[in-house]
Amino acid sequence: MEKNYDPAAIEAKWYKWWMEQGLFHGDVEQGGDPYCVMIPPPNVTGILHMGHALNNTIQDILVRWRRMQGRNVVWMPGTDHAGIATQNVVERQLKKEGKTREDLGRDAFIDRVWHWREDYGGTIIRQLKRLGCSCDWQRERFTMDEGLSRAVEEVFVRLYDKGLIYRASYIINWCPRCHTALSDEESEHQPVDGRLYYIRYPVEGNSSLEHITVATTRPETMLGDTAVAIHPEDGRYAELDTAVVRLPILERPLRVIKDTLVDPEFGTGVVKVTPAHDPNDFEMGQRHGLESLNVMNSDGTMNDACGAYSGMDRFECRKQLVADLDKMGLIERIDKHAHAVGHCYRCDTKVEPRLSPQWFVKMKPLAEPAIEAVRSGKISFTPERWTKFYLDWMENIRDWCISRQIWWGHRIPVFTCDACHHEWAARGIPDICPVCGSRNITQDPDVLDTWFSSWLWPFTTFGWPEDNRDLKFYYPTHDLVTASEIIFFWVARMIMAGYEFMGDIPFSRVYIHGTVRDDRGRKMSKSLGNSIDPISVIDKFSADALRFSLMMITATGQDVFLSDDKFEIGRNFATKLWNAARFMQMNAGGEAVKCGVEQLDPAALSADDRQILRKLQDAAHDCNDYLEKYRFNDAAHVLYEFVWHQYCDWYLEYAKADLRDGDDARRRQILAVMNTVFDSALRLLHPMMPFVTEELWHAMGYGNDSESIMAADWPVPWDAGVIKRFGLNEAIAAYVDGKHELIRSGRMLRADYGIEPAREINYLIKATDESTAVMLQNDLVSLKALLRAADITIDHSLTVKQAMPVGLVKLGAVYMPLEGVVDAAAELAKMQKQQDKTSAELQRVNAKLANEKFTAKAPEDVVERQRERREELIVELEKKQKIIDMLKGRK
RNA sequence: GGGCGAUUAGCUCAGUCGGCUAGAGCGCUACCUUCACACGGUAGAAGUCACAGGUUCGAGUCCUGUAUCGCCCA
Repeated sequence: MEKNYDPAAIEAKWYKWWMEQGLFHGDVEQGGDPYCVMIPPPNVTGILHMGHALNNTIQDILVRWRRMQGRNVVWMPGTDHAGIATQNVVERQLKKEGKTREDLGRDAFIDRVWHWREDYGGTIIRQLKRLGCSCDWQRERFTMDEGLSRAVEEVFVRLYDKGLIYRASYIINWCPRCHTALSDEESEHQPVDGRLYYIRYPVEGNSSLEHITVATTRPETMLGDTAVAIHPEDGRYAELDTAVVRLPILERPLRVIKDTLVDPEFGTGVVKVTPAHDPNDFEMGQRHGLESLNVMNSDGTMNDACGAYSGMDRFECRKQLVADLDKMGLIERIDKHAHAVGHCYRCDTKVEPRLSPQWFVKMKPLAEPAIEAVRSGKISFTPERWTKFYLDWMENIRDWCISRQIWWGHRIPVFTCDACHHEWAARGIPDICPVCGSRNITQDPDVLDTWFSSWLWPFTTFGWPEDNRDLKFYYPTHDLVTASEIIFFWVARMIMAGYEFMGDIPFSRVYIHGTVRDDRGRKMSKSLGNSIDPISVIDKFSADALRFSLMMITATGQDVFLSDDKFEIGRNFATKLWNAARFMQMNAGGEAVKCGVEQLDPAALSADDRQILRKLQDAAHDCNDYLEKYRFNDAAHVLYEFVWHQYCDWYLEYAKADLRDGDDARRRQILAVMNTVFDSALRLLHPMMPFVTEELWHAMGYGNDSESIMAADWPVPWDAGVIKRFGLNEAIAAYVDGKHELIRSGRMLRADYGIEPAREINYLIKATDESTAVMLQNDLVSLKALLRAADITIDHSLTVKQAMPVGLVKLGAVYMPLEGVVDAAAELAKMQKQQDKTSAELQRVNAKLANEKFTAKAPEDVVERQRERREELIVELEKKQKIIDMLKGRK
């Protein structure tokens, strides 16, 4: 093995090999117990960011783990066509050529998008491969594929015929830059430091008021006002009942209406009503029969209804209009006002509420079974708190605006007969009107929201509406892994679609992970320039390092705060593994690797051998248990602790003496233990660190050349019979842990007295009892090595008469008999301090046990533990007292 | 305005059913180029568990309130 681990070459090598071996593919033919995960299809224009890295690492861990457990696994990959985003990208490209999409025409433009997709659309897929994702790439799907497109059409027609899709004029979120409607979910509310403008509207008629003041955050919309409104119980404006209010500048008379929607506490209690540009105003307009006056063009400029302001951009108009009103003395005041404004989730432009005819899906009937599925526990969320979040949204669900005024996407399959005006939804392109037979028919120009295809992803990717074996076998899928932002967009809608079209849930478990943030807690974004590119992390640290580091620092469902140096955790750990493997190879003496239970001889196992095997069982159990609970960081911590601190720090260090000085039988046995443990550790780590584990598994010879660790068995704790036969019990683990404490204590004495690390000294150990002394005597060789001792005397009846540095541990007392070095006063002070601490604790324990309420009410095992603790403390105090007496006597 | 989450070592975070003598990684201090590894080893220092009440034999953990920060929805 090379001295240094070179991840770049190794990672590329194994990924290619896994693909060639077809190890990612799952098939009905293989039979068994299916396990299926649907990738949240990334946007085809997308490039991998840390959110994707986290999301897909988690999925890959689940999928690799289940595969090793022997499940028949499919991880379905693919991308969505991202209607608005992709169209934006291609339009920008055209703009550079001085062209617009209208110049090309619809068909040529769509061709152009397909070409763009051919050339650039695979970026994120390639990046997922660098991450190590074991997706079933043979099955890769795209939402604009022929099959998925046919499914979208089918779904639309079914919902249309059921009356669940309708067209209506409503206030929708309009993006003036993307030139299209957006669903409520696509309009992201962001806090804006805005202004609240108090504007005077002149009052005419028999009122004593000259004017009333309305407060608004969007003064430019006043050009479309058709009324002012007050709360019906607001007595302050009674005089307005018989008055006429006149709109400044345009001089339009406005009705005064009374509506409970008005908040008397906000502003002046009088609001302007613009039914065509505000959802609340629209509602009031409907109730009071107001005219809806649209004052903007689709690009956010003011339209012809705006007099002198026609043609101005909405924000320019705002400025000019306020200046003009001010000159006329109609601005009462302008307050600072922080409020939330919708922004386009694709281009961040301020969304304009706009009255416009669009297609909607009626959601209430679809939501009912989807609510029930989660209530009844057929689908569960992890962490559990998202259940409520989901249910709240579902119970107050609003209709879904699905039409988009763009060209790239699934065109709405609604046709109108020019002759008889019959309207219908059709599969394929009809030739004639089914009512009058006319050939003059027109298709709706709009396309569907991209999510209208994504919500079908769990079954259309398996070929729905065709009935097939894959669909039957793998559906419903199992785990869905995503971020909370996507619950409304996607998760909820998939559940609804699952019931509507498959009659069953699409997945049984939804795991919601946190958001990746920078080290100051801000979301990573291009505009802030604070994103960390996962690919550059892979280049610098390796994919394994990226994956493992993310798992180490990401608590279940909590947000992750990242900075570049965090990835050192995974890199250092991979290096540690690499070096542990090198160490074993160097000591193997070229012998064939032997590992597994059958290589171990119960009679030849030392205490340390049995302890590390015992800890391996615990690690395997805990790791599996945590994965079952989606506690990835706990699983990572268990493996990190086991490999680094148990195996490398203690076991390999212990093994050195035997490897050097032991006879052949002992050497073979210790190598068998090391390999058994390391092989299992690699397999346990494989889901998190697929590359380095595969490399080392081969380098160590744990599998033959044609085998992959990917397909190796997932380690499970050995059965009770084996555990018993090898004596892998708590007592042995406790003894070795105690020995570690003793060694640390001995080393501490060296450090306290500044003994150079290389200097070999003597120790005296007074063991707690005879059997401990015997066990320690058996471990003398390694004890000497680990303490760098020339000689160690072990005796349970030892009496020390001379003052010397001492450490007290569970297994006994460790003395460092060095001529002339002891500082008796310092030793005494040290002992006294420890003594005080111990007796203080004993007092606490005694107080607890003296408390009758405690002994009566606390569970028996808790009380028992306190009793044991008391006994321990008493013994400890006695030991310390003896040493103190001895130190005092010698002073 | 409504909802959710967070507040634990200098930093980033764990702490599951209330039993804790509160842990990890990084950083820090001292020593060490020792024959797997300086991306390392050995030893060490470091905490009013945000605050105030309450429940309980017992609270980092449960309840109420307050403060600060963040997110989602209006």
